[in-house]
Amino acid sequence: MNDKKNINIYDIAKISGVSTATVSRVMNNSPKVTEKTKAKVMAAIEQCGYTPNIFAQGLGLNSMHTIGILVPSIADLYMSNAVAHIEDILHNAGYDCILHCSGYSAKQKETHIQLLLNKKIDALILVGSTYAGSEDTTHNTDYIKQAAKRVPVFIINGLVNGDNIYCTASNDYQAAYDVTSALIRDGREQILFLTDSKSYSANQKKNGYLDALRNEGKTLDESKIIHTVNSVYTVKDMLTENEQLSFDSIFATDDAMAIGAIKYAISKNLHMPNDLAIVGYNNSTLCVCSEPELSSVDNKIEQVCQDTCNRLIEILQGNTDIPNQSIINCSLIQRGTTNFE
Amino acid sequence: MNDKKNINIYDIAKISGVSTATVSRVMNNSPKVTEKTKAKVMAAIEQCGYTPNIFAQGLGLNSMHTIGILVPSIADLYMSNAVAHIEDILHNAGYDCILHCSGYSAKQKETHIQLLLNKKIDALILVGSTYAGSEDTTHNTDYIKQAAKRVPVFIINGLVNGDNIYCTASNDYQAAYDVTSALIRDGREQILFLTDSKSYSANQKKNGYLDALRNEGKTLDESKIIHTVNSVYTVKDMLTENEQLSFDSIFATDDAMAIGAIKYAISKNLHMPNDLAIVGYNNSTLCVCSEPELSSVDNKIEQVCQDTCNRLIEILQGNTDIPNQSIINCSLIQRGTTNFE
DNA sequence: TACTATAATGTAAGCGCTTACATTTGTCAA
DNA sequence: TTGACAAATGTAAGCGCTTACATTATAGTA
Repeated sequence: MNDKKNINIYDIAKISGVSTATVSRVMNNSPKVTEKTKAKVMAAIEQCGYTPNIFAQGLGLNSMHTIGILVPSIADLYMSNAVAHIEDILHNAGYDCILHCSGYSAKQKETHIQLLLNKKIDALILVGSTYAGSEDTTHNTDYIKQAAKRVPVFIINGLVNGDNIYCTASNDYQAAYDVTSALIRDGREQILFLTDSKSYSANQKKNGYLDALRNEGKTLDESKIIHTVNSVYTVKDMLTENEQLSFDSIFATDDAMAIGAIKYAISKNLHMPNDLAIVGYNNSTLCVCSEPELSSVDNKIEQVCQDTCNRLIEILQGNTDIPNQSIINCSLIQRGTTNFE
Repeated sequence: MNDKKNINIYDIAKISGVSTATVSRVMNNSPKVTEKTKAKVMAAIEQCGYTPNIFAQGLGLNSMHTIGILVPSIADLYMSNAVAHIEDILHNAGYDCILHCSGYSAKQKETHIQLLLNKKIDALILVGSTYAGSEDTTHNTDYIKQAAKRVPVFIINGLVNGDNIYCTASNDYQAAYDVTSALIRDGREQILFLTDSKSYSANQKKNGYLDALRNEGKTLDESKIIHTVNSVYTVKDMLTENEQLSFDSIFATDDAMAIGAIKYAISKNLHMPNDLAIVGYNNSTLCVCSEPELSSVDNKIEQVCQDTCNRLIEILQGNTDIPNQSIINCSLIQRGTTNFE
């Protein structure tokens, strides 16, 4: 199989009648090569269809122009979108991406980061769901800090303080605050808050929700905060079965949950947005599938990815004065399930 | 940055008092090492946190246990799901995945395949949208055959004949045939066929649709075949604007298009499935977002991926008698937009 | 005990590139 | 024409592994 001898730099050197060093210089666009010899070498390269052996290259340079990307799950709509953007941007900048899907636990992430580091990646991008916040005392980010000793680490929608760690996040706190305020000013008294995880983002959203209630002088009712699974039917069933629950609006931290709420409303003949206002999160394709369509927070995934990649590229180019944190503001896209001014 | 000297196999050899060959053997679980020396070496490895340099390893082996995956777009629901499964399966089998998103053109794919090959991948997986069929005369698959000379190529939902090329596809012809037949037996006279691409799968679906019409003795009306974009609103608008179009059922080759059809029906106050039956394709999350929910063909993405990976692993293990083609049957998931027996 | 057969370990040659340093070639001024 | 200096090119030493082959230790047998 692999016994067919690939042509190497020595072959090219011999054919074009120069040394391997010169061939190498041509390959790497070194300025110190005559146009004439360069042409000779190029001709030989063309003729043989030569491509340098990446391993040998890496052995010398100890870098492969490769970025590791770790996501909990690529099947998740938000993350697949993020990866699509990241891959595109980085590829255009001359980097390759190695993708790993780890699952959500810190343990799994740690393992995968190790694997990624073994691949001699030049930088590491962690997408989403970095646990944080005082509630989660068991959480530790040591493995991330450890990784940052080897390569710069970029976290999307998470927050870890440390050397060589760069975070970019959508401003989920502000978005949640604004949505909640808007609901209150719209006259809503009982806002159900549906959340599906303890990720950094989820936490930010919850804090925004709580602070808005507080600042608008509302009393906080813990029973209005519901932890559930990010699935249409789980939410619909949950709402149907919990008859004692009372609410005039629902703010869900993901569109799928919000769609579940819409289906519940339809089944109960509740009119939206009058009887029930609903706001989702992520502004995904799902939003336009229902009738009425779902109002949702656009969390600017593309901008977040762009920002992350920009900084990554800068840093890999040696630029050192890059801020460690960056925040992108979101915006609410109103559709049929709300009716704010 | 990279000047921190990594510990290497020589260090471990020295510390544990053996030769590098023995260390290497321990690393690779060679059977011919005494438990005692193995323990010594392992201790040194643990102590130093040694991990082998992947480049040096690759240089010797000319393999990196890495599989290249090429998808046109990871933002596509179907493809991100496929990648999720593939990544999971292959990772459990000890392989790493390099992901490239190429876009849909053959030109782009060719470029990306080249890049992937340069990375010394052990095999290449191409997901979807391989053009095929007599209509597309400009199509050529030479670049795929070329790639197959270097590594085994696995195509998901595409068909290319050639040495070292292995195809796995869902049986889209049969599924489309069955759906169309079912619609006819359900009493539908005018079945609109919505399609968004000229991919191999799309072509299979169309053929299934056409053959079913033919076999059920229906006359074929070319105007019922509509090429459009896979977007909810494009389809809804298209249907709304084309008032001369007449139909009593719609078969869309992707769920998003079918959802567009549902929205059109709702806007026209058409009752589903009585006034209008609708069938989508892919059985994606979108199906349960609408009301009524969308009947859709489950094209068994997980099985297709599993089958592909199984064969890939077999082949990389040296097994040679692997069939070149494999087909997975689909099944229709009925929901609110159809009412077949 | 001496001699084999075998298992365990060691030696050293590659793998194909990059690059510091050495050498050669070319240019220009005196 | 020669010498000085710069530019272009060449030489060869790594980079850290794997593995064929050589060597040594171990066990088994007569």
